[in-house]
Amino acid sequence: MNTPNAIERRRREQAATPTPDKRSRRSHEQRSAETQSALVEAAIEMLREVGYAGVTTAAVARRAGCTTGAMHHHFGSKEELMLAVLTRLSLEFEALYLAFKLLADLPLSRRCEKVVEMLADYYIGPRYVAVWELYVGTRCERSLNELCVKNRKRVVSKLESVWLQIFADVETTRADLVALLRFALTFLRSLGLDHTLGTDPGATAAQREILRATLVDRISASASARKGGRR
Amino acid sequence: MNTPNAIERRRREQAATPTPDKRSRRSHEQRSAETQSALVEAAIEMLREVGYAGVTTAAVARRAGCTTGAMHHHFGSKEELMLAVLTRLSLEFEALYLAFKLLADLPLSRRCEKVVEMLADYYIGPRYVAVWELYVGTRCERSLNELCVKNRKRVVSKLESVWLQIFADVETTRADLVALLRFALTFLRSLGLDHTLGTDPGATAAQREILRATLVDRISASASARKGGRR
DNA sequence: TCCTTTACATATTACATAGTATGTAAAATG
DNA sequence: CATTTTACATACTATGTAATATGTAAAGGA
Repeated sequence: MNTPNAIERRRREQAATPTPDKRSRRSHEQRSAETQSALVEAAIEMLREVGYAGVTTAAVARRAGCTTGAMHHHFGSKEELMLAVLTRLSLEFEALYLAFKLLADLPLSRRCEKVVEMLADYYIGPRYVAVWELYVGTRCERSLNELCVKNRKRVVSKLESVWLQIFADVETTRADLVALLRFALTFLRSLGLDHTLGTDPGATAAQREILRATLVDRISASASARKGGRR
Repeated sequence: MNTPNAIERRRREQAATPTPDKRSRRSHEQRSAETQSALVEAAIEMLREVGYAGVTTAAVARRAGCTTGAMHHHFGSKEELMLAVLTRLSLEFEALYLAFKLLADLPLSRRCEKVVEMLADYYIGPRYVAVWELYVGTRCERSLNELCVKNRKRVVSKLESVWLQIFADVETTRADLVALLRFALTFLRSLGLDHTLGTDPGATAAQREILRATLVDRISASASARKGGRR
């Protein structure tokens, strides 16, 4: 009762775009790309709203404006769809790294502030919950989970490298620097989940501020350790 | 093939305890209490290992050494079992509050250290993941989730009261004090999940230490604000 | 000791969901 | 324009799971 309506709606939407020909008569390549993208996006939204276990192929297809037939045509299995989701989410996160590097020549505390702010914005945003669900919600699906965990390690490891680059001028052991990043990430994970899934997103700001202050303090302290001669 | 063996094993175990009569011939009350407890405990373990969605009534029953028949006899539905789990876990956590209050007359920084240490130990422990799964993994089960969320609010709110009591001598606004607790809890949630579910529990210690230092610093700073006159 | 109640086990049902099989219309190709 | 290939939709199957229905042995009175 709902499904065909959604599909029809999508058809009309597509037909109604500026260049009707571009939509109503698309190449195979375009059709595929658009449908696949819609499926991945729908899956991400559902991961956020109902968690991995709550994601059904039928619901994803409906939300994407197609059917399970299309879904299986493009992805073969739910697992493959989730791998596509993993890829998209990873790329989005790694896109931040470029922005981080651009901050490298700000004064230290400002730089630290900015990086933490951008990280926090990401974790607070709607995408992170989906990432979390991929890593944790797939615990039962052995093979899928293994890939997610492996990917997570890769992404975090890369981020640690970038972090060390950005703060290369801070005079501490690399271990200390990395520990600080890990501390921030651990905190932000939970903050993000709470912000997106919890009942009062208003509580977020104060906690963010404490994190900001803590990191700036510690980074600055490390930096001045040599100069000031204390520690 | 596995089920009857497990049930027989449990029978033998029960028969093999010091006082055979106490086990082989138990009162109805005892039988009920023991079976219910075993079911709740099994459910908690499964919540940790496979998450809420992965918990099946059959698997819980098998692990508890009984069958789904017994499970439905005692709890009526999966939801009711989960409510029993919620109750047990809440009581366990709230038991900590008593211990916290005993610390109230330690010197400030030592007191703060101790409280954070005990909180961290709890979150790092095997129970917290189950709590988390109850709050987050039940998102789809409207009614159950609502109860879990309401309960969480109650428990956290109580903890905030206790926290304010313990640190009543610190000269700051209550809001600042509570913000500090929330910061710690947000961090510890994620740390606990990572420790229990993640691949390297070894990374936990360093992060704990950063939290400890941060809290002690901030609490001490608040306390000396009046005396020292700075801020 | 008989009878009732309780605490289970076993068998069955109803339902949701991932995946398959098949048909069809739209694009690509010659 | 004819033929093939692609991108889907629809219908169906297989499987797992919560819940129910029913049977049985153990406990608790009378």
